[in-house]
Amino acid sequence: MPHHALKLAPQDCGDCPIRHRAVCSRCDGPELARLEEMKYYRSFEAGQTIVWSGDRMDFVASVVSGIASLTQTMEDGRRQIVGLLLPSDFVGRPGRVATPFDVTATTDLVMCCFRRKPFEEMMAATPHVAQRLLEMTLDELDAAREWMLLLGRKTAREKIASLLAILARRDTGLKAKAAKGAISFDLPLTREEMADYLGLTLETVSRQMNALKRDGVVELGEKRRIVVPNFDRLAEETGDDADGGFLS
Amino acid sequence: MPHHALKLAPQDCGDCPIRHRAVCSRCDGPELARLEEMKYYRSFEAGQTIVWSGDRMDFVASVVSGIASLTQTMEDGRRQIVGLLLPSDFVGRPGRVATPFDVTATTDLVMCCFRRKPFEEMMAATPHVAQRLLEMTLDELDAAREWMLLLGRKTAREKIASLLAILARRDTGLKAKAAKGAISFDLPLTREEMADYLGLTLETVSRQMNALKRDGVVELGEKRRIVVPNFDRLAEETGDDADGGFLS
DNA sequence: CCATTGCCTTGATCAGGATCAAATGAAAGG
DNA sequence: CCTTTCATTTGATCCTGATCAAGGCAATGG
Repeated sequence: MPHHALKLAPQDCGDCPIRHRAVCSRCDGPELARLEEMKYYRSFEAGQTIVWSGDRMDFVASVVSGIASLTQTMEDGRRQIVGLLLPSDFVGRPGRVATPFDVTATTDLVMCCFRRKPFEEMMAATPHVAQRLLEMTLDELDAAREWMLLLGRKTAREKIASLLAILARRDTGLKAKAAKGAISFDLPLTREEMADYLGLTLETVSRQMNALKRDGVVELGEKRRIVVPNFDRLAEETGDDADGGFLS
Repeated sequence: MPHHALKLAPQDCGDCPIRHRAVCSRCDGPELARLEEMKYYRSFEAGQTIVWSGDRMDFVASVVSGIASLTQTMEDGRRQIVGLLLPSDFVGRPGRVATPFDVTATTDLVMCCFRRKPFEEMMAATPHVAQRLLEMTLDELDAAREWMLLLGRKTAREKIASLLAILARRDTGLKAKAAKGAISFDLPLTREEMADYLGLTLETVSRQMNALKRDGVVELGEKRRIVVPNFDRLAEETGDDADGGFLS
């Protein structure tokens, strides 16, 4: 039970790190002011459960920092992570009080929570939140469908490579043509979590990680550090076609 | 190239079969009138491709009758169906002209198409379409995440049973406590399509279908007819917990 | 310092589903 | 009627990833 510093997060939307990407990104001054009034921060330690599947959830929220995961568990214990929530991602569903999935803090986590009632009223009154939420939800739906291809058709090696490529791409700002040099980042997931996300066992994850290492695709540093000497090489291992398909 | 009867579909929103569930379900009189002006019907034969992944799509649409599927294909031919679009489901994405997936008519299909430009203008001007679309998209996202559990963690038998249960539930209006008697419906998918949806091979699908038949869970009638003598029995085979989890 | 715990690796074996190959059945057309 | 085509079934074999079982390693705490 560690004693956190009590400063939980930025209190002012003005200097919020996710201000430009989150559900509030389209809001103007008065709307932001209204959100400020209904918001509060909560932080969670790695491993903590935020809500259980089926439970009542009286708030909706944005992830400010850290990673949360959406998990589904079968009676006999088989588990599947059905979504990773990264900073600026939205949690909860306006109009539904119960979540269909467990929501868990995968790393230490700070969320910006909005009381459900006023948030829903605001969505009904002004369009900007709903517009942005629609856009974000459509993006997540596309991502979920890409994950369905991974789960249904990719080999273990391709699954691992795909996950690493996604994390690498995100942890460096390389949206456009890859930075030439080596990329490195910290894995935010244990082998077991990777397995539950990829539909594998943790042993298979371990073996395939080491296979990629042996083949020079990645280097495994100390303490979950991953180095990708050549991103294109990693991308080839994902099974996806070349560029990754840019759309608009 | 069969010559269809030229009456393609209901021309009047008033007697449209999907009026109460589709993206237009919240619209009032004037809004409907506006939609009538921008809409047109198109029909497709089973097997036809509606749009290819990456292609420009100048309309968005609702499925009126029949089934369409969203498909992703890897370079070496591995395929995954990432969504089945049933009557009232929405196709296309406001704000994006390119689709990330192939859209194909799985059965003969009628769609109610809206020209993109006026549709987007209408979404910006009045809230009802966007509200309903958000709700539908959130539902689809939940469904996609449930499918991720199926793809990642269920056995072949559970996958087949889950698919049959979904089709059975939908093809009879048994929302609430199951009708006691036998349920029957026509499979709208070939073995290969089932395989591509479930992340299996068609041989495995065939074998597991016959295994379920041998075990008395389903009867396979003539011409893709499926009879489910006891729905609860089928539900037990899906691996999901009891009721299927009702939320609100 | 040693014991514990959590995470990861490695090895041996197994099995579920894939793959390869044929045969059967049913519908459509000449 | 026969041929063709497409969907499905069935069989034999293979292989990827699961399962079972230890063991290593680093951090933590007594």
